[in-house]
Amino acid sequence: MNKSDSRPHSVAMLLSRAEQLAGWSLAELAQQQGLEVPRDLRRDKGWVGQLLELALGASAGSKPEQDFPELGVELKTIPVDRHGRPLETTFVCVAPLTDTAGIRWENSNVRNKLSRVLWIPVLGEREIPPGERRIGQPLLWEPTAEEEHLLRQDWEELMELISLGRVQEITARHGQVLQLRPKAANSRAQTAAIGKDGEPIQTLPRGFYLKIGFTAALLARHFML
DNA sequence: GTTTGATCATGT
DNA sequence: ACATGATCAAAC
Repeated sequence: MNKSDSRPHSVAMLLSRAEQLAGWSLAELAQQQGLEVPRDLRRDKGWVGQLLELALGASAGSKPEQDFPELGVELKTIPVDRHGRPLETTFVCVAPLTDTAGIRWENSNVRNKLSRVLWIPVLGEREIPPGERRIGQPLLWEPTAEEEHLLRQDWEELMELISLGRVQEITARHGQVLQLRPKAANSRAQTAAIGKDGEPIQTLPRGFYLKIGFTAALLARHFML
C-alpha cells in the first residue's frame, strides 16, 4: 500500500481504509510505511498526522485546501485519552488578518475545511511512547446545523474584531467552540494585520482552533451510536 | 515569511 | 489538572 496505489477514489474507499487501520499501533503502521518512530514528539509534533496522511494517500505537505479535494474531505488525526476524549485542541487553518473585506462565513477557509472531516482518533497520552499508541475507529463527520451555527457565531465575532483592528485584544478565551491562538514558529514571528486606526501593523500570526469540548462532543456522539 | 502537520510546557 | 500561549519541522 504505497502512496501511488493507495489514493482512494471514493469516500467509501477512504473510510474503509481508515476503518482497517483501527487497532494498529503507530509502530506497526510506521514500519509498513517505512518510517522511523521518534522517541517522543517534542521535535516531531506533526509526525502522527503525516504518518496517517501517507497511509491513507492524502496529498502531503500541500498548500491548498482539503487533503482530498476530489472527495471534499479533510483528514484530521486527533490525540485522545483511553476513553476517547480529546487531549488537545484541533488546528483548523491560519486566520486572515488583512484584506478581510470580502470574506464571509460561506466562503471562509474554516467552513470549507470543516465541511467534511475524517477524524482519526489516536491514543496520545504522553506516558505512552509514540510507537505503542493505537489508532482508533475513524469518524466521517459533517457539522450538524447546530454545530455550524456555533462555529459561525464564533468565526464572525473573531473576524469582526480582526477587521476592526483589535486582533491584539483577542485571547484564546474568546469563542465558545472556535478560538484564535498563535500559529507561528515562535513568539517573535510577525505578519501583517490591521491596526486600531485601520493602519497596517505587524503582529503574531494566528490560527483558528477547535476547542476540546466541541470535538469531544462530536466524537462522543459517534461512540454512542 | 507562509501553510501544512500538530503537540509542548508553563501559568493559573 | 488543564487551557493558553509558545513552539517544532518540512516544503515552498
